[in-house]
Amino acid sequence: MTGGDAVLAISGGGVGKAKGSGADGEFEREEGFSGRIHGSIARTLGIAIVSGQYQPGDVLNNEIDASEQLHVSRSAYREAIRILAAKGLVESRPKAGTRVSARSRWSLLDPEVLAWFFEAEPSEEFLTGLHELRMIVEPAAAALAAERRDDAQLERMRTALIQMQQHTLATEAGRAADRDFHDTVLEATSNEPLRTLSSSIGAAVRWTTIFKQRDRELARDPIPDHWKVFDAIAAGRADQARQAMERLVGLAQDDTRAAISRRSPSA
Amino acid sequence: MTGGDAVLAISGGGVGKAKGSGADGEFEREEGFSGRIHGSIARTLGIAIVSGQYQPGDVLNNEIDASEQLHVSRSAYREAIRILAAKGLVESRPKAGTRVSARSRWSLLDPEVLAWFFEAEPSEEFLTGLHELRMIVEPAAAALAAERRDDAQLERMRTALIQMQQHTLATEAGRAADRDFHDTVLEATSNEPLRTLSSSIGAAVRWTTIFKQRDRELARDPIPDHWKVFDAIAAGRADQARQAMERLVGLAQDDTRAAISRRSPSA
DNA sequence: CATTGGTATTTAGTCAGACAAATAGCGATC
DNA sequence: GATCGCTATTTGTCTGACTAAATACCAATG
Repeated sequence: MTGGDAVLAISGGGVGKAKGSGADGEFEREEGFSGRIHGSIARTLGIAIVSGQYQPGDVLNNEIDASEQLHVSRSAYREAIRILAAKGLVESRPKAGTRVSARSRWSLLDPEVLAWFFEAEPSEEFLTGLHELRMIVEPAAAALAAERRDDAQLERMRTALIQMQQHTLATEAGRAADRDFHDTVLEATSNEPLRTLSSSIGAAVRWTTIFKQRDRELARDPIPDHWKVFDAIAAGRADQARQAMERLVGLAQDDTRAAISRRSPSA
Repeated sequence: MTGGDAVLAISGGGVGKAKGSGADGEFEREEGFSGRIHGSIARTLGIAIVSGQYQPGDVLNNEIDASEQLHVSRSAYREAIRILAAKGLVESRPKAGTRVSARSRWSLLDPEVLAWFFEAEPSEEFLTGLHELRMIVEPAAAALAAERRDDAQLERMRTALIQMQQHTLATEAGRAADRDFHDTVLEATSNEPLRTLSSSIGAAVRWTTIFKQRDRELARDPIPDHWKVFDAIAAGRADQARQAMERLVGLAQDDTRAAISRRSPSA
């Protein structure tokens, strides 16, 4: 390797600054590489953006410098930028350069963006927002699922719950079953736009259980509540399903909140 | 081996012969948008995919042929593919080619994907799904907004409604004000993930009004209902805001449904 | 005959360097 | 002080070559 090189400096947010400034970072493309170069570059930059390392409005280095510093070709770098642009994280225009977009333009519910968010530990605020979304969407989805589910979906939910209580949430298999249950509920709404939210819901579910695992004291057995949701959906009782899911998600929300405030007892 | 037929998608001898059929069919790129080539290619292919012209599982022509047929360089075509892949519409692997992903992977709530959906007239089913999502999200958002809105947001809602009744929904300015109102409600929830849904909500709003405009008989003045939502939010009455929004969205849903069934009196 | 292993082929992936187009910013002009 | 036009910078596009990975094929093997 050619000696340590300053990488990924961004020019000042303000204008008129010449390049200057030895802003520097250290870059290594080792961990979590995703095979294709454009993918891993997108991931690296994406994480840097959502973690706040680059702020909205910041201008990235021009393509030639950036690709050089990352030791990749300009075309690979450009494809990475196209990926980020497609997810609303950056915008590029000739002469103006590529700049980080306003947060309101980010596709926060995109699976990859979400994964990048969770790469670094997500902020409490973000987690709260995700849980609120869950609290809004899932009970309504359960109600719709009660009216529309077919037998196959019902069967999938049942086996998911059985798997879940066999493996418990301490194992990855158990957590996968948990996510599978919630995902199937979404699917059973027969509403495609709604189902798109499964990745976001899944992320919230995953982090709920992670917090719970960290903080065993809070561990409350969620299996019975899951079965109540299932029973209501199986019986076709929309309102009952809504309420059961409301309770289920509400308890998860409480647990997560408690775990968070215990970790950082602020405010 | 499921579904044996490997379909070659892009023009040439296959399915869509919308464009010039000859190998050298010179067709000019659609005008009026997206000066960047990779953007317009992504849009063209994206529309072809979401409109069902290419089915999930279909394999696109290889990059060399495809880029030749579109009269663009391979790099431009590849950047377009990266965009589509970022939105979950396609997946590409060496030797296997680039194929259309399963619908469940599509980012249906992505603003661009949504726009592509609406480029061709969207299916009734899809529209229904979007409205259901609206019915789930917006009342809850209104309730949160009632508790969290700040004065500036309130002011923005007020001016939006004033603009709306000045210009009426017959003008683009009026419709923009309508969308602005709903968007500000989302923003006032102080929930970033929730706000991300504004593009989807906005799309549903836009099409509701479009249908209404087509079918003047159904025209029902939505302004008073909007003011009721506003008043509840201004007063900080969460439950009242939820109910008012519920009614507002419900009426819009009814109108759209009526207009649709009038257009295509099926079922 | 089935299985295995290597090899050819196909395709996306990556790279390099050149040129074109667009525009932000600045200086000249009125 | 406002407007206009120039220019330097940056992204956008193109070309053509090479690399790497995944599949299909075929031959050798048990």
